[in-house]
Amino acid sequence: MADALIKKLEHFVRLSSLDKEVLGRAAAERVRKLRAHEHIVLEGDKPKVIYLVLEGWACRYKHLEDGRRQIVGFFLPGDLCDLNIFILREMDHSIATVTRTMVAEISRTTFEAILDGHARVTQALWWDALVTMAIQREWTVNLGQRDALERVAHLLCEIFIRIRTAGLSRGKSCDFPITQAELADATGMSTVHVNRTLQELRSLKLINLAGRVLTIMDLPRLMQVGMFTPNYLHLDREGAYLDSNE
Amino acid sequence: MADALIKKLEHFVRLSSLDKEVLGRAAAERVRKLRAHEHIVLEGDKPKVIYLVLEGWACRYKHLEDGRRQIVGFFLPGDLCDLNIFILREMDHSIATVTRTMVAEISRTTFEAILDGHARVTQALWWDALVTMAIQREWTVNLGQRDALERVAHLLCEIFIRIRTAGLSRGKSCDFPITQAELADATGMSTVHVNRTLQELRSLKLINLAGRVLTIMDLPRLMQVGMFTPNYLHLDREGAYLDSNE
DNA sequence: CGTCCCCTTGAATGAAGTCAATACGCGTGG
DNA sequence: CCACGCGTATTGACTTCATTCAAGGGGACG
Repeated sequence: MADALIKKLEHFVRLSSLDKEVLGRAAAERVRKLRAHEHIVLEGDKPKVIYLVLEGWACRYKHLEDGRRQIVGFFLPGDLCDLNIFILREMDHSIATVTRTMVAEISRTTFEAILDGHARVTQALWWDALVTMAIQREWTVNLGQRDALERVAHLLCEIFIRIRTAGLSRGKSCDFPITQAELADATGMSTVHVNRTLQELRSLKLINLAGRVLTIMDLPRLMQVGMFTPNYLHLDREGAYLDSNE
Repeated sequence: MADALIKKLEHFVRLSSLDKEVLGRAAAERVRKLRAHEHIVLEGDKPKVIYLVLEGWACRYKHLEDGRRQIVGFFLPGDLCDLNIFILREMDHSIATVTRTMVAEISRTTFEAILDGHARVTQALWWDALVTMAIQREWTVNLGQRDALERVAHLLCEIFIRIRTAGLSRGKSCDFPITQAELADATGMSTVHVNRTLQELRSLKLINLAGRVLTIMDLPRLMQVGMFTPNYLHLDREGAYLDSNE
């Protein structure tokens, strides 16, 4: 159930089978199946549980009064929404599915039991939270400094690597189930310009994107174009000193 | 010492005098005075301590290879850098002072002692961390969706309110010690356009900005122009149920 | 009194947005 | 089986917002 999450966390620290079991149980506690483009939480809601995406894609977004929308992050399989979110009275953003999705709802008590009893898992969740923050900062840089081509290239690199980290890529390819309009909302560009930018990336022989599948023909060069440095994803098993030795 | 931090946290929960003493001691443990435009941590450094800004302004930023720079956040008095940052092997961004600054360095052991022994303070620090994330998301929205006028207006609102929350505003005014070039790095705009945008805000009689002092002549209207909604700062004493009753 | 930094201004250029029309692909229902 | 419809992708022409380049002004400080 929590395979993607476990696979991701093991890029930080090697977990024991008990650790994995604990995560697996938490992820199985209450599972919901959702259709595409269904909202999970709306701005203003009282946050009550922690969501873990098991399958499919979701996103965080904020609306401005006049209808403009910014997607501020994607949830890929294995991604958690903010830990301890229930401290806050109300959500300051919304979360919705992008595709058909399976999410686990983890209750506050379950979550706190993990924090209490499983130090290694707690550390791994902290690591994940810090990486999530780093991703958010990187998005800020992406929107603030990079032009259209760089911006899209960077986002594609990030998504591909995150998916690969969760063990869900196939060679140079991975699922890429979002529309150009959604890509536009995530990059702060117009759909027209997203379209033209994708065409440019295709004509540079860097990517292939059709039928909900992304293939990155030349990852090193795409990373160069997007000035993508993966350091902010902190994937080098930085917590190895905490490894389970079972 | 930690007045600004305490004042800020009390917008979430009322602290006991022991809570405050604990924070005050942590903030006095090791204090460094820094000049303006001095770096505190560089990308690639191993994070070892938690920084708390006591006086002055600092910022987080990232450089691209070609020299472009994005400021991804400001540290105002009372602001902490990421909790638990020492889990990570190396920093993925840099931190530098903007003005002359006093920072407290809080050691890992001190920090962990607080988390262990002082549940209410821990909750308040969590709240602060969640707000920091929300701010980062809001910056993403700001850069992605708002045009120049809206963007600058929004940033000014946010900074003013954060400063006021730390108890450091004076009526409609507050210190505003950053240059237009720094504002440009924070908003992803050119300095020239920042300049013109500020002039427009002045001519609309919304602000007054001169000699390192910002005066907001009409906050409601400035908020409207920037489509600023303060909900993401979560200032409504959301943790009141945890209040100390001493 | 000169220098440096910051702010300001104007004119030319450019990147991305808008508008509007068209094409494609796919599922549904006749 | 084909026609229709809808969401998504593509294209071209025009506009706009913001950048770039370049020059000038003003104040603080040695």
